[in-house]
Amino acid sequence: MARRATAQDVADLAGVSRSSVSLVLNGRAEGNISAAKQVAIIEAARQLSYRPNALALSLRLQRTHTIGVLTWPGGRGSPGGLLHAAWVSAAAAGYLLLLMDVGKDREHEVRAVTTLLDRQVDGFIVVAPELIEYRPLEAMAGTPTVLVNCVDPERTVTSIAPDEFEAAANATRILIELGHRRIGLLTDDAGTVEVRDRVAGVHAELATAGLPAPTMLPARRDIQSGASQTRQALLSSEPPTGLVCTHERLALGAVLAAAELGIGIPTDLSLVSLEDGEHLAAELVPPLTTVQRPDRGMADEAVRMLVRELDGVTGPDVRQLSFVCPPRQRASTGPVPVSAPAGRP
Amino acid sequence: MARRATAQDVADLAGVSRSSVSLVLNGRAEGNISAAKQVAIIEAARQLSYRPNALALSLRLQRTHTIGVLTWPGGRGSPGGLLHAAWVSAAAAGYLLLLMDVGKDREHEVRAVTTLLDRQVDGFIVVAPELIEYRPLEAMAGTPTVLVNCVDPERTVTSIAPDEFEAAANATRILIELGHRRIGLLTDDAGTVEVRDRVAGVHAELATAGLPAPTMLPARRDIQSGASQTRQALLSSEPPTGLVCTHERLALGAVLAAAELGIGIPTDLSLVSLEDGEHLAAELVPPLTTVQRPDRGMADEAVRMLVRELDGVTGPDVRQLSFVCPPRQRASTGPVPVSAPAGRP
DNA sequence: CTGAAAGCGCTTACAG
DNA sequence: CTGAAAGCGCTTACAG
Repeated sequence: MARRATAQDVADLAGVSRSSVSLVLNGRAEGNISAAKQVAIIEAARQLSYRPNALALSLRLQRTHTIGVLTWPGGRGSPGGLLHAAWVSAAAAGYLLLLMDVGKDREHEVRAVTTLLDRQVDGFIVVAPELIEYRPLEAMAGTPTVLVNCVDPERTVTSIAPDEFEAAANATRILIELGHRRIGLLTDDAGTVEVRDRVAGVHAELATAGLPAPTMLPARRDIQSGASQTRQALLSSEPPTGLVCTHERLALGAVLAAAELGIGIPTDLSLVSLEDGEHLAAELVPPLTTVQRPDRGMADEAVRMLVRELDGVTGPDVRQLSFVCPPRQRASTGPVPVSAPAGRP
Repeated sequence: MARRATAQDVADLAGVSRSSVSLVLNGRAEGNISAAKQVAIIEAARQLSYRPNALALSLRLQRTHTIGVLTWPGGRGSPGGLLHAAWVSAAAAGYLLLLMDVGKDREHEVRAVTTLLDRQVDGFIVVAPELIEYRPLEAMAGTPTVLVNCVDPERTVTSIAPDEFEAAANATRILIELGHRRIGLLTDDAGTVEVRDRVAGVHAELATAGLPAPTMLPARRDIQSGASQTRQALLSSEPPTGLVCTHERLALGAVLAAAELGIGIPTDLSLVSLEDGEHLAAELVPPLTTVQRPDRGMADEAVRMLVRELDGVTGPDVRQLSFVCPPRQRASTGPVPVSAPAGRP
């Protein structure tokens, strides 16, 4: 491993001083360095494959072009897609991500932030696998921060999150417009804001349409639980003709249960799911009609806002951005079956 | 945002020189600094919440304690689990990961490596979402490197990969020992080493047992394709009683197809899948018997080997490590159904 | 037009 | 026992 060439090496080879090398390589040669020397320097740099040491640069310029990312593995919905999107936008803006995979407990988080601060990150992005409330640590206070898929209840920092309420309402509307009246809500039973907003959205949309509240099918966020709740509902005296699922895994469980019972989708049962980054819905049999989470858009915007502040384009302006979740028609929804058992008990 | 305190600030507050601060804070005070000054320094550091600037440290010590990670989003099987495991081990060893999400094409990769080298990473880890052949770039040559879930055909660098052949053989053996004779192989039709090794493993195990080659069900690596291939096989005149699936999504497709057709698992059909980090198999209905990919173990070992070399404990020793994939009995496998149609055409 | 100097924040010999 | 100096690799005023 040949030692990396330094600016000094280039200067020596070109027969000039380090300062000249720096000026030329940074495009500030005009009216400062003679044409001949410029050529010599550029040639020497090329020959030595010179690249500036980013560490030294960061120390000198007091900017690392590094964004510290705080994230944690999801209960299920992993932040994978969001993280990838964030990485792409950051890289495009000349920033790298230093990832800290903090666990559930708060102590690790303090340590992670401290480590990141020691490394002089320019800013923070917090990426949650599912929408939650998140209070930034005190230690982050002096450093520009953007939250993604989580919100600060105190609103002291900028956050970017999907409009879960509207997403759920959109999903519900799809069923309503198709004529469905008996609608089930297969939902994660966790008490997070995410679930709360989604449930509220479904209820609100139904109420607006003058329809009764949905049949609640509370489940743990896993396939089996989704299947068993759906099975039970489908076997009841008055089964739903339309089902809203709050998470992809639950929807998968529902599909499984329907298949077992010989209940056709969408012929006998229409199904809409919210997407949570698991990339299951689009591939299912049949492909599921969903409301999508705009991962790319959210991550893009987060990086854009942060970088804008870091580059001094704007001062700090704290706001709470709500992203719309677009519906995505696929094959799991259709009109209410004429044969639908309409009997009342 | 109060400026971070530097060693100079601590020295000033304690009324000593920067050198003394450094010595005391690095535990080299013995016989060098008087007890009184030690106390003063420690107290001053505490009071100012002093933490050394990692950038300056890295520049001075010529070690960044940073590992550059090259990865890319999987076709399907994401490297998520491997990455998380690697992060945990690295953090435990005092290293941070600088992640580069290189895309499919090689040009981005060169850029990623260059950027990482500019940032003076101490070493590289390459994490592939699925087992492939990977040739390290020339630029990486001088820097310690470990490959995870990929192998260098030239064997110039250490690699850690699952033994896919054995994994597939293990999966097959489970079915054989249960008495299955008509075995199907639902496989990704990609031409990667991963698929090749798995197919070979199944064939070899069957041959060893004196059984005929498996019925091949080639599919694209998605749920739908898995379902349709399985449906077709199940509807054939001589359907398999046991099915080996090379990927979780395919297995999910198979489960879906079986459910549709009213074919019970494991009563009518036994199913074994290889796991690829999607975390679907364990949750399915029924939970699938699988052969697991030892993500934790591989990532651990990769970091351990790399750090050992970086810390100078061992010289560079290049080897190709093959990890065993342990079988995991769950509920999708059982004895051959007595009612199995045994007719020959 | 060009080079010497200062300084980003640290540690490690090296004088005293 | 303690402080001044050198140096990691860079850039940016500042003399000449």
